[in-house]
Amino acid sequence: MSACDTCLVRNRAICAALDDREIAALNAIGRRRTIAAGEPLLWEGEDAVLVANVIEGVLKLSTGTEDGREQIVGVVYPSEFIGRPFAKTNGHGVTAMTEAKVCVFNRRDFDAFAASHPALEHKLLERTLAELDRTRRWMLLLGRKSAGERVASFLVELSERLSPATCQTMPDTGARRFTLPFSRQQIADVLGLTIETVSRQFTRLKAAGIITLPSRREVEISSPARLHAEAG
Amino acid sequence: MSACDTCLVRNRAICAALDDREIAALNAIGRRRTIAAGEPLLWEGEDAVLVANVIEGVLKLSTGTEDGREQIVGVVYPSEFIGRPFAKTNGHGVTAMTEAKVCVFNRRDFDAFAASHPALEHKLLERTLAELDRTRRWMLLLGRKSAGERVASFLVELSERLSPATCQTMPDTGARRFTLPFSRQQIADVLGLTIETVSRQFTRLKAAGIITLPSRREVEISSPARLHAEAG
DNA sequence: CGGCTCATTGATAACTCTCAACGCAGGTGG
DNA sequence: CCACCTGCGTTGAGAGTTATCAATGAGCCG
Repeated sequence: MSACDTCLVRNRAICAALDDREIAALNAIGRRRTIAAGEPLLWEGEDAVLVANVIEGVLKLSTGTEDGREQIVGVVYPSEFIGRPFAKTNGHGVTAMTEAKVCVFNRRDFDAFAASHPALEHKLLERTLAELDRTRRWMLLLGRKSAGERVASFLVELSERLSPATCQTMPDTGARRFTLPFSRQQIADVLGLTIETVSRQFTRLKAAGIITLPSRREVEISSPARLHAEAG
Repeated sequence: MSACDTCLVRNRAICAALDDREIAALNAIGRRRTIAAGEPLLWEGEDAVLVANVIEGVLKLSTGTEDGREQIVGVVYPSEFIGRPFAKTNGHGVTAMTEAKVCVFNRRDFDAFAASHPALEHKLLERTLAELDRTRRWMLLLGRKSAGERVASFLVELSERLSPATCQTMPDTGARRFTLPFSRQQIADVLGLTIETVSRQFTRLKAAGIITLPSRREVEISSPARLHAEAG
Protein backbone atom coordinates (compact mmCIF):
# COMPACT_ATOMS: atom_id res chain seq x y z
CA MET A 1 0.00 0.00 0.00
CA SER A 2 1.53 3.26 -1.12
CA ALA A 3 1.59 6.55 0.75
CA CYS A 4 -0.77 7.89 -1.89
CA ASP A 5 -3.63 5.67 -0.74
CA THR A 6 -3.98 7.63 2.44
CA CYS A 7 -3.02 10.97 0.92
CA LEU A 8 -5.26 13.79 2.05
CA VAL A 9 -5.05 15.49 -1.32
CA ARG A 10 -5.06 12.43 -3.57
CA ASN A 11 -8.18 13.62 -5.36
CA ARG A 12 -7.47 17.32 -5.44
CA ALA A 13 -3.78 17.49 -6.41
CA ILE A 14 -2.55 16.94 -9.96
CA CYS A 15 -2.30 13.26 -9.05
CA ALA A 16 -6.05 13.07 -9.64
CA ALA A 17 -5.21 12.81 -13.34
CA LEU A 18 -3.57 9.43 -12.81
CA ASP A 19 -4.94 5.89 -12.41
CA ASP A 20 -3.75 3.45 -9.74
CA ARG A 21 -0.96 2.02 -11.88
CA GLU A 22 0.40 5.45 -12.70
CA ILE A 23 0.08 6.64 -9.12
CA ALA A 24 2.21 3.71 -8.04
CA ALA A 25 4.88 4.73 -10.55
CA LEU A 26 4.80 8.34 -9.38
CA ASN A 27 4.88 7.24 -5.77
CA ALA A 28 8.06 5.32 -6.52
CA ILE A 29 9.94 8.51 -7.40
CA GLY A 30 8.48 10.72 -4.66
CA ARG A 31 8.84 10.87 -0.93
CA ARG A 32 7.08 12.57 1.94
CA ARG A 33 8.73 15.32 3.81
CA THR A 34 7.72 17.49 6.75
CA ILE A 35 8.86 21.10 6.88
CA ALA A 36 8.88 23.15 10.07
CA ALA A 37 7.24 26.55 10.17
CA GLY A 38 9.71 29.12 8.88
CA GLU A 39 11.93 26.56 7.20
CA PRO A 40 12.80 27.15 3.54
CA LEU A 41 12.34 24.45 0.91
CA LEU A 42 13.74 26.20 -2.17
CA TRP A 43 15.92 29.28 -2.61
CA GLU A 44 15.56 31.97 -5.20
CA GLY A 45 17.99 31.63 -8.08
CA GLU A 46 19.24 28.21 -7.04
CA ASP A 47 19.19 25.13 -9.23
CA ALA A 48 15.68 23.76 -9.53
CA VAL A 49 16.41 20.40 -7.98
CA LEU A 50 12.95 19.52 -6.79
CA VAL A 51 9.23 20.00 -7.22
CA ALA A 52 6.44 19.02 -4.84
CA ASN A 53 2.78 18.72 -4.02
CA VAL A 54 1.57 20.35 -0.83
CA ILE A 55 -0.34 17.95 1.39
CA GLU A 56 -0.78 20.06 4.50
CA GLY A 57 0.16 23.56 5.56
CA VAL A 58 0.75 26.90 3.87
CA LEU A 59 3.91 28.03 2.10
CA LYS A 60 5.05 31.34 0.65
CA LEU A 61 6.81 32.11 -2.62
CA SER A 62 9.05 35.14 -2.39
CA THR A 63 11.60 37.27 -4.21
CA GLY A 64 13.68 40.16 -3.00
CA THR A 65 15.96 42.96 -4.10
CA GLU A 66 19.67 42.97 -3.37
CA ASP A 67 19.20 45.53 -0.62
CA GLY A 68 16.86 43.33 1.36
CA ARG A 69 13.34 44.37 0.40
CA GLU A 70 11.09 41.33 0.09
CA GLN A 71 7.93 40.67 -1.87
CA ILE A 72 5.80 37.58 -1.42
CA VAL A 73 4.70 36.61 -4.92
CA GLY A 74 2.43 33.73 -4.09
CA VAL A 75 0.91 31.69 -1.31
CA VAL A 76 0.45 27.96 -1.68
CA TYR A 77 -2.21 25.86 0.01
CA PRO A 78 -2.80 22.09 0.29
CA SER A 79 -3.22 20.19 -3.01
CA GLU A 80 -1.27 22.84 -4.88
CA PHE A 81 1.98 22.36 -6.73
CA ILE A 82 5.34 24.01 -6.03
CA GLY A 83 8.61 24.20 -7.89
CA ARG A 84 9.57 24.91 -11.44
CA PRO A 85 9.43 21.95 -13.85
CA PHE A 86 11.41 22.18 -17.09
CA ALA A 87 13.75 24.94 -15.95
CA LYS A 88 17.26 25.18 -14.61
CA THR A 89 16.69 27.57 -11.73
CA ASN A 90 13.98 28.69 -9.33
CA GLY A 91 12.56 32.13 -9.98
CA HIS A 92 11.63 32.55 -6.34
CA GLY A 93 12.17 31.05 -2.92
CA VAL A 94 9.69 28.73 -1.18
CA THR A 95 9.33 28.77 2.60
CA ALA A 96 6.87 27.07 4.93
CA MET A 97 4.72 29.50 6.90
CA THR A 98 3.11 26.83 9.01
CA GLU A 99 4.36 23.35 9.63
CA ALA A 100 3.85 21.64 6.27
CA LYS A 101 3.78 18.20 4.73
CA VAL A 102 4.82 17.91 1.13
CA CYS A 103 5.35 15.14 -1.40
CA VAL A 104 8.65 15.93 -3.12
CA PHE A 105 10.14 14.72 -6.38
CA ASN A 106 13.51 15.13 -7.95
CA ARG A 107 12.80 17.68 -10.67
CA ARG A 108 14.40 15.68 -13.49
CA ASP A 109 12.52 12.55 -12.52
CA PHE A 110 9.31 14.52 -12.42
CA ASP A 111 10.01 16.16 -15.78
CA ALA A 112 10.53 12.76 -17.37
CA PHE A 113 7.43 11.34 -15.72
CA ALA A 114 5.34 14.30 -16.83
CA ALA A 115 6.63 14.14 -20.38
CA SER A 116 5.31 10.61 -20.65
CA HIS A 117 1.96 11.30 -18.96
CA PRO A 118 0.02 13.88 -20.95
CA ALA A 119 -2.94 13.80 -18.57
CA LEU A 120 -0.65 14.95 -15.76
CA GLU A 121 0.78 17.71 -17.89
CA HIS A 122 -2.70 18.78 -18.81
CA LYS A 123 -3.69 19.09 -15.16
CA LEU A 124 -0.52 21.01 -14.46
CA LEU A 125 -1.23 23.31 -17.39
CA GLU A 126 -4.73 24.06 -16.14
CA ARG A 127 -3.39 24.87 -12.70
CA THR A 128 -0.60 27.02 -14.04
CA LEU A 129 -3.04 28.99 -16.17
CA ALA A 130 -5.32 29.51 -13.18
CA GLU A 131 -2.39 30.58 -11.03
CA LEU A 132 -1.30 33.04 -13.70
CA ASP A 133 -4.81 34.53 -13.72
CA ARG A 134 -4.75 34.88 -9.95
CA THR A 135 -1.28 36.40 -9.99
CA ARG A 136 -2.33 38.95 -12.58
CA ARG A 137 -5.32 39.97 -10.50
CA TRP A 138 -2.89 40.49 -7.63
CA MET A 139 -0.92 42.90 -9.81
CA LEU A 140 -3.94 45.19 -9.91
CA LEU A 141 -3.82 45.28 -6.13
CA LEU A 142 -0.11 46.04 -6.01
CA GLY A 143 -0.20 48.61 -8.77
CA ARG A 144 -3.41 50.46 -8.16
CA LYS A 145 -4.99 49.89 -4.77
CA SER A 146 -4.64 51.88 -1.56
CA ALA A 147 -3.43 50.37 1.70
CA GLY A 148 -7.01 50.04 2.97
CA GLU A 149 -8.16 48.29 -0.20
CA ARG A 150 -5.17 45.98 -0.11
CA VAL A 151 -5.75 44.79 3.44
CA ALA A 152 -9.47 44.28 2.80
CA SER A 153 -8.77 42.38 -0.44
CA PHE A 154 -6.28 40.24 1.42
CA LEU A 155 -8.78 39.27 4.09
CA VAL A 156 -11.44 38.51 1.47
CA GLU A 157 -9.13 36.26 -0.51
CA LEU A 158 -7.87 34.56 2.62
CA SER A 159 -11.35 33.79 3.88
CA GLU A 160 -12.17 32.24 0.52
CA ARG A 161 -9.04 30.15 0.15
CA LEU A 162 -8.90 29.00 3.74
CA SER A 163 -12.54 28.00 4.03
CA PRO A 164 -12.32 24.56 2.33
CA ALA A 165 -9.73 23.59 4.94
CA THR A 166 -11.05 25.08 8.15
CA CYS A 167 -14.70 24.91 7.15
CA GLN A 168 -16.01 27.24 9.80
CA THR A 169 -18.02 28.73 6.98
CA MET A 170 -21.49 30.08 7.52
CA PRO A 171 -22.56 30.44 3.88
CA ASP A 172 -23.34 34.04 2.91
CA THR A 173 -24.47 35.40 6.22
CA GLY A 174 -22.52 36.04 9.35
CA ALA A 175 -19.07 35.77 10.68
CA ARG A 176 -16.35 33.84 9.04
CA ARG A 177 -13.51 33.37 11.41
CA PHE A 178 -10.05 32.04 10.74
CA THR A 179 -6.46 31.87 11.89
CA LEU A 180 -3.92 33.89 9.94
CA PRO A 181 -1.04 31.77 8.63
CA PHE A 182 0.84 35.09 8.37
CA SER A 183 2.68 37.39 10.73
CA ARG A 184 2.09 41.12 10.25
CA GLN A 185 5.43 41.38 8.49
CA GLN A 186 4.44 38.65 6.05
CA ILE A 187 1.12 40.32 5.35
CA ALA A 188 3.09 43.48 4.60
CA ASP A 189 5.34 41.50 2.24
CA VAL A 190 2.32 40.10 0.42
CA LEU A 191 0.67 43.49 0.04
CA GLY A 192 3.71 45.61 -0.73
CA LEU A 193 3.26 47.67 2.43
CA THR A 194 5.08 48.15 5.73
CA ILE A 195 4.15 46.39 8.93
CA GLU A 196 2.98 49.67 10.51
CA THR A 197 0.61 50.45 7.68
CA VAL A 198 -0.87 46.97 7.85
CA SER A 199 -1.34 47.29 11.59
CA ARG A 200 -3.07 50.66 11.22
CA GLN A 201 -5.45 49.28 8.60
CA PHE A 202 -6.34 46.37 10.87
CA THR A 203 -7.06 48.83 13.64
CA ARG A 204 -9.16 50.95 11.30
CA LEU A 205 -11.25 47.98 10.13
CA LYS A 206 -11.70 46.94 13.76
CA ALA A 207 -12.74 50.44 14.78
CA ALA A 208 -15.22 50.53 11.89
CA GLY A 209 -16.82 47.32 13.21
CA ILE A 210 -16.00 45.39 10.04
CA ILE A 211 -13.74 42.86 11.71
CA THR A 212 -12.79 41.77 15.20
CA LEU A 213 -9.39 40.52 16.30
CA PRO A 214 -9.80 37.93 19.08
CA SER A 215 -6.04 37.46 19.11
CA ARG A 216 -3.02 38.41 17.04
CA ARG A 217 -3.40 35.51 14.69
CA GLU A 218 -7.18 35.36 14.51
CA VAL A 219 -9.62 37.36 12.47
CA GLU A 220 -13.38 37.38 12.49
CA ILE A 221 -15.21 39.12 9.71
CA SER A 222 -18.25 40.82 11.25
CA SER A 223 -19.50 42.31 8.01
CA PRO A 224 -18.41 40.47 4.88
CA ALA A 225 -20.41 42.88 2.73
CA ARG A 226 -18.67 45.96 4.07
CA LEU A 227 -15.29 44.25 3.92
CA HIS A 228 -15.94 43.43 0.29
CA ALA A 229 -16.85 47.05 -0.37
CA GLU A 230 -13.60 48.16 1.29
CA ALA A 231 -11.67 45.89 -1.07
CA GLY A 232 -12.42 48.24 -3.99
CA MET B 1 0.03 25.78 -49.34
CA SER B 2 -1.18 26.89 -45.93
CA ALA B 3 -0.75 30.29 -44.31
CA CYS B 4 1.61 28.62 -41.85
CA ASP B 5 4.27 27.99 -44.50
CA THR B 6 5.02 31.66 -44.74
CA CYS B 7 4.37 32.41 -41.08
CA LEU B 8 6.96 34.66 -39.53
CA VAL B 9 6.75 32.91 -36.18
CA ARG B 10 6.28 29.33 -37.42
CA ASN B 11 9.41 28.17 -35.62
CA ARG B 12 9.11 30.28 -32.50
CA ALA B 13 5.42 30.00 -31.61
CA ILE B 14 3.93 26.94 -29.93
CA CYS B 15 3.32 25.63 -33.47
CA ALA B 16 6.99 24.62 -33.51
CA ALA B 17 5.91 21.55 -31.55
CA LEU B 18 3.94 20.24 -34.51
CA ASP B 19 4.92 18.41 -37.70
CA ASP B 20 3.62 19.36 -41.16
CA ARG B 21 0.58 17.12 -40.97
CA GLU B 22 -0.44 18.54 -37.59
CA ILE B 23 0.22 22.09 -38.69
CA ALA B 24 -2.17 21.56 -41.57
CA ALA B 25 -4.86 20.38 -39.15
CA LEU B 26 -4.29 23.36 -36.85
CA ASN B 27 -4.27 25.70 -39.83
CA ALA B 28 -7.70 24.37 -40.78
CA ILE B 29 -9.27 25.66 -37.55
CA GLY B 30 -7.38 28.99 -37.41
CA ARG B 31 -7.50 32.16 -39.40
CA ARG B 32 -5.40 35.26 -39.77
CA ARG B 33 -6.63 38.53 -38.48
CA THR B 34 -5.23 42.06 -38.43
CA ILE B 35 -5.94 44.32 -35.48
CA ALA B 36 -5.55 48.07 -35.62
CA ALA B 37 -3.52 49.90 -32.98
CA GLY B 38 -5.78 50.56 -30.00
CA GLU B 39 -8.37 47.99 -31.02
CA PRO B 40 -9.37 45.44 -28.38
CA LEU B 41 -9.39 41.71 -29.12
CA LEU B 42 -10.75 40.34 -25.83
CA TRP B 43 -12.59 41.98 -22.96
CA GLU B 44 -12.07 41.32 -19.26
CA GLY B 45 -14.69 39.06 -17.77
CA GLU B 46 -16.26 38.10 -21.09
CA ASP B 47 -16.69 34.57 -22.36
CA ALA B 48 -13.38 33.17 -23.53
CA VAL B 49 -14.38 32.61 -27.13
CA LEU B 50 -10.99 32.70 -28.74
CA VAL B 51 -7.25 32.21 -28.31
CA ALA B 52 -4.47 33.29 -30.66
CA ASN B 53 -0.82 33.39 -31.57
CA VAL B 54 0.76 36.77 -32.12
CA ILE B 55 2.50 37.04 -35.47
CA GLU B 56 3.35 40.71 -35.55
CA GLY B 57 2.88 43.67 -33.23
CA VAL B 58 2.59 44.22 -29.49
CA LEU B 59 -0.54 43.76 -27.36
CA LYS B 60 -1.36 44.56 -23.77
CA LEU B 61 -3.23 42.52 -21.16
CA SER B 62 -5.10 44.66 -18.67
CA THR B 63 -7.51 44.68 -15.73
CA GLY B 64 -9.19 47.52 -13.95
CA THR B 65 -11.20 48.43 -10.90
CA GLU B 66 -14.83 49.47 -11.07
CA ASP B 67 -13.92 53.10 -10.59
CA GLY B 68 -11.73 53.22 -13.67
CA ARG B 69 -8.19 52.62 -12.47
CA GLU B 70 -6.32 50.41 -14.91
CA GLN B 71 -3.36 48.09 -14.51
CA ILE B 72 -1.56 46.48 -17.43
CA VAL B 73 -0.78 42.94 -16.28
CA GLY B 74 1.20 41.75 -19.26
CA VAL B 75 2.63 42.70 -22.62
CA VAL B 76 2.66 40.23 -25.47
CA TYR B 77 5.17 40.14 -28.33
CA PRO B 78 5.35 38.18 -31.61
CA SER B 79 5.37 34.36 -31.30
CA GLU B 80 3.62 34.54 -27.93
CA PHE B 81 0.23 33.13 -27.10
CA ILE B 82 -2.86 34.99 -25.93
CA GLY B 83 -6.21 33.97 -24.53
CA ARG B 84 -7.28 31.56 -21.85
CA PRO B 85 -7.62 27.92 -22.89
CA PHE B 86 -9.76 25.60 -20.74
CA ALA B 87 -11.69 28.35 -19.01
CA LYS B 88 -15.05 29.98 -19.37
CA THR B 89 -14.07 33.63 -19.08
CA ASN B 90 -11.11 35.91 -19.71
CA GLY B 91 -9.38 37.15 -16.61
CA HIS B 92 -8.18 40.28 -18.40
CA GLY B 93 -8.69 42.29 -21.54
CA VAL B 94 -6.39 42.11 -24.57
CA THR B 95 -5.82 45.20 -26.72
CA ALA B 96 -3.42 45.86 -29.59
CA MET B 97 -0.91 48.62 -28.85
CA THR B 98 0.52 48.67 -32.35
CA GLU B 99 -1.07 47.32 -35.47
CA ALA B 100 -0.95 43.58 -34.99
CA LYS B 101 -1.35 40.36 -36.93
CA VAL B 102 -2.63 37.37 -35.04
CA CYS B 103 -3.61 33.80 -35.84
CA VAL B 104 -6.89 33.21 -34.01
CA PHE B 105 -8.69 30.01 -33.05
CA ASN B 106 -12.09 29.34 -31.61
CA ARG B 107 -11.27 28.46 -28.01
CA ARG B 108 -13.24 25.21 -27.95
CA ASP B 109 -11.67 24.04 -31.19
CA PHE B 110 -8.24 24.87 -29.81
CA ASP B 111 -8.96 23.12 -26.50
CA ALA B 112 -9.95 19.97 -28.37
CA PHE B 113 -6.93 20.16 -30.65
CA ALA B 114 -4.59 20.69 -27.72
CA ALA B 115 -6.09 17.83 -25.74
CA SER B 116 -5.16 15.47 -28.57
CA HIS B 117 -1.68 16.89 -29.14
CA PRO B 118 0.42 16.49 -26.01
CA ALA B 119 3.48 18.08 -27.61
CA LEU B 120 1.50 21.26 -28.15
CA GLU B 121 0.27 21.25 -24.58
CA HIS B 122 3.78 20.70 -23.38
CA LYS B 123 5.02 23.75 -25.28
CA LEU B 124 2.12 25.76 -23.92
CA LEU B 125 2.89 24.58 -20.39
CA GLU B 126 6.51 25.64 -20.70
CA ARG B 127 5.49 29.06 -21.93
CA THR B 128 2.89 29.49 -19.24
CA LEU B 129 5.39 28.58 -16.54
CA ALA B 130 7.90 31.06 -17.97
CA GLU B 131 5.23 33.75 -18.15
CA LEU B 132 4.27 33.07 -14.54
CA ASP B 133 7.90 33.52 -13.51
CA ARG B 134 8.10 36.79 -15.39
CA THR B 135 4.83 38.01 -13.91
CA ARG B 136 6.01 37.22 -10.40
CA ARG B 137 9.22 39.15 -10.93
CA TRP B 138 7.04 42.06 -12.01
CA MET B 139 5.22 41.87 -8.67
CA LEU B 140 8.47 42.74 -6.92
CA LEU B 141 8.59 45.89 -9.02
CA LEU B 142 4.99 46.85 -8.23
CA GLY B 143 5.20 46.04 -4.55
CA ARG B 144 8.63 47.20 -3.55
CA LYS B 145 10.33 49.46 -6.07
CA SER B 146 10.40 53.26 -6.23
CA ALA B 147 9.23 55.22 -9.26
CA GLY B 148 12.79 55.67 -10.48
CA GLU B 149 13.56 51.98 -10.16
CA ARG B 150 10.34 51.07 -11.93
CA VAL B 151 10.99 53.23 -14.98
CA ALA B 152 14.59 52.01 -15.24
CA SER B 153 13.49 48.37 -14.90
CA PHE B 154 10.90 48.95 -17.56
CA LEU B 155 13.44 50.30 -20.03
CA VAL B 156 15.83 47.45 -19.31
CA GLU B 157 13.17 44.81 -19.88
CA LEU B 158 11.92 46.55 -23.00
CA SER B 159 15.37 46.77 -24.54
CA GLU B 160 15.81 43.05 -23.93
CA ARG B 161 12.47 41.91 -25.25
CA LEU B 162 12.41 44.18 -28.25
CA SER B 163 15.95 43.42 -29.42
CA PRO B 164 15.29 40.11 -31.24
CA ALA B 165 12.79 41.95 -33.39
CA THR B 166 14.48 45.26 -34.04
CA CYS B 167 18.03 43.94 -33.79
CA GLN B 168 19.71 47.28 -33.47
CA THR B 169 21.69 45.59 -30.75
CA MET B 170 25.32 46.33 -30.16
CA PRO B 171 26.16 43.49 -27.80
CA ASP B 172 27.24 44.66 -24.34
CA THR B 173 28.72 48.01 -25.21
CA GLY B 174 27.03 51.15 -26.33
CA ALA B 175 23.69 52.50 -27.18
CA ARG B 176 20.63 50.41 -27.69
CA ARG B 177 17.93 52.41 -29.30
CA PHE B 178 14.30 51.48 -29.82
CA THR B 179 10.79 52.74 -30.41
CA LEU B 180 8.38 52.56 -27.49
CA PRO B 181 5.22 50.62 -28.31
CA PHE B 182 3.68 52.50 -25.35
CA SER B 183 2.27 55.93 -24.70
CA ARG B 184 3.24 57.59 -21.43
CA GLN B 185 -0.16 56.69 -20.01
CA GLN B 186 0.36 53.03 -20.91
CA ILE B 187 3.81 53.02 -19.33
CA ALA B 188 2.16 54.43 -16.20
CA ASP B 189 -0.44 51.63 -16.34
CA VAL B 190 2.29 49.00 -16.61
CA LEU B 191 4.28 50.42 -13.71
CA GLY B 192 1.44 51.32 -11.37
CA LEU B 193 2.32 55.01 -11.52
CA THR B 194 0.74 58.19 -12.90
CA ILE B 195 1.66 59.72 -16.23
CA GLU B 196 3.23 62.74 -14.52
CA THR B 197 5.53 60.60 -12.39
CA VAL B 198 6.64 58.60 -15.42
CA SER B 199 7.37 61.80 -17.31
CA ARG B 200 9.40 63.21 -14.44
CA GLN B 201 11.48 60.04 -14.22
CA PHE B 202 12.19 60.14 -17.95
CA THR B 203 13.32 63.71 -17.56
CA ARG B 204 15.49 62.78 -14.62
CA LEU B 205 17.21 59.92 -16.49
CA LYS B 206 17.74 62.20 -19.45
CA ALA B 207 19.22 64.92 -17.23
CA ALA B 208 21.52 62.34 -15.66
CA GLY B 209 22.80 61.42 -19.12
CA ILE B 210 21.61 57.83 -18.83
CA ILE B 211 19.17 57.99 -21.73
CA THR B 212 18.33 60.34 -24.57
CA LEU B 213 14.87 60.90 -26.01
CA PRO B 214 15.17 61.65 -29.74
CA SER B 215 11.38 61.82 -29.95
CA ARG B 216 8.37 61.00 -27.80
CA ARG B 217 8.32 57.40 -28.86
CA GLU B 218 12.03 56.75 -29.11
CA VAL B 219 14.55 55.95 -26.44
CA GLU B 220 18.28 55.57 -26.65
CA ILE B 221 20.14 54.09 -23.72
CA SER B 222 23.41 55.98 -23.41
CA SER B 223 24.62 54.06 -20.41
CA PRO B 224 23.17 50.55 -20.05
CA ALA B 225 25.30 49.95 -16.98
CA ARG B 226 23.98 52.97 -15.13
CA LEU B 227 20.45 52.25 -16.24
CA HIS B 228 20.79 48.75 -14.86
CA ALA B 229 22.03 50.17 -11.59
CA GLU B 230 19.03 52.51 -11.44
CA ALA B 231 16.73 49.49 -11.83
CA GLY B 232 17.61 48.38 -8.29
C1' DC C 1 -2.33 78.37 -39.44
C1' DG C 2 -5.49 76.70 -35.91
C1' DG C 3 -7.07 72.86 -33.23
C1' DC C 4 -6.19 68.59 -31.34
C1' DT C 5 -3.79 65.14 -28.54
C1' DC C 6 -0.08 63.92 -25.83
C1' DA C 7 3.75 65.14 -22.89
C1' DT C 8 6.13 68.17 -19.69
C1' DT C 9 6.50 71.13 -15.81
C1' DG C 10 5.02 73.29 -11.47
C1' DA C 11 2.61 73.77 -6.92
C1' DT C 12 0.21 71.54 -3.47
C1' DA C 13 -1.94 67.79 -1.00
C1' DA C 14 -2.38 63.09 0.40
C1' DC C 15 -0.69 58.94 1.45
C1' DT C 16 2.59 55.77 3.07
C1' DC C 17 7.15 55.17 5.01
C1' DT C 18 10.50 55.90 8.57
C1' DC C 19 11.95 56.32 13.09
C1' DA C 20 10.87 55.85 17.82
C1' DA C 21 8.40 54.61 21.91
C1' DC C 22 5.31 51.75 24.15
C1' DG C 23 2.39 47.56 25.16
C1' DC C 24 1.22 42.85 25.27
C1' DA C 25 2.00 37.92 25.46
C1' DG C 26 4.74 33.93 26.06
C1' DG C 27 8.67 31.68 27.86
C1' DT C 28 12.48 31.25 31.23
C1' DG C 29 14.66 31.19 35.39
C1' DG C 30 15.08 32.51 39.93
C1' DC D 1 4.70 31.85 41.42
C1' DC D 2 6.34 35.92 40.01
C1' DA D 3 9.75 38.85 37.63
C1' DC D 4 12.03 39.56 33.76
C1' DC D 5 13.28 39.20 29.15
C1' DT D 6 12.33 38.87 24.31
C1' DG D 7 9.73 39.03 20.11
C1' DC D 8 5.88 40.82 17.85
C1' DG D 9 2.41 44.23 17.35
C1' DT D 10 0.49 48.83 18.07
C1' DT D 11 0.59 53.71 18.28
C1' DG D 12 2.49 58.35 17.44
C1' DA D 13 5.09 62.19 15.11
C1' DG D 14 7.37 63.71 11.22
C1' DA D 15 9.53 63.22 6.61
C1' DG D 16 9.50 61.76 1.94
C1' DT D 17 7.49 60.18 -2.24
C1' DT D 18 3.99 60.07 -5.36
C1' DA D 19 -0.68 61.65 -6.64
C1' DT D 20 -3.58 65.40 -7.86
C1' DC D 21 -4.77 69.62 -9.94
C1' DA D 22 -3.57 73.12 -13.16
C1' DA D 23 -1.05 75.37 -16.75
C1' DT D 24 2.17 75.33 -20.45
C1' DG D 25 4.49 73.32 -24.41
C1' DA D 26 5.41 70.29 -28.50
C1' DG D 27 4.13 67.61 -32.38
C1' DC D 28 0.51 66.28 -35.90
C1' DC D 29 -3.28 66.72 -39.14
C1' DG D 30 -6.78 69.04 -41.28
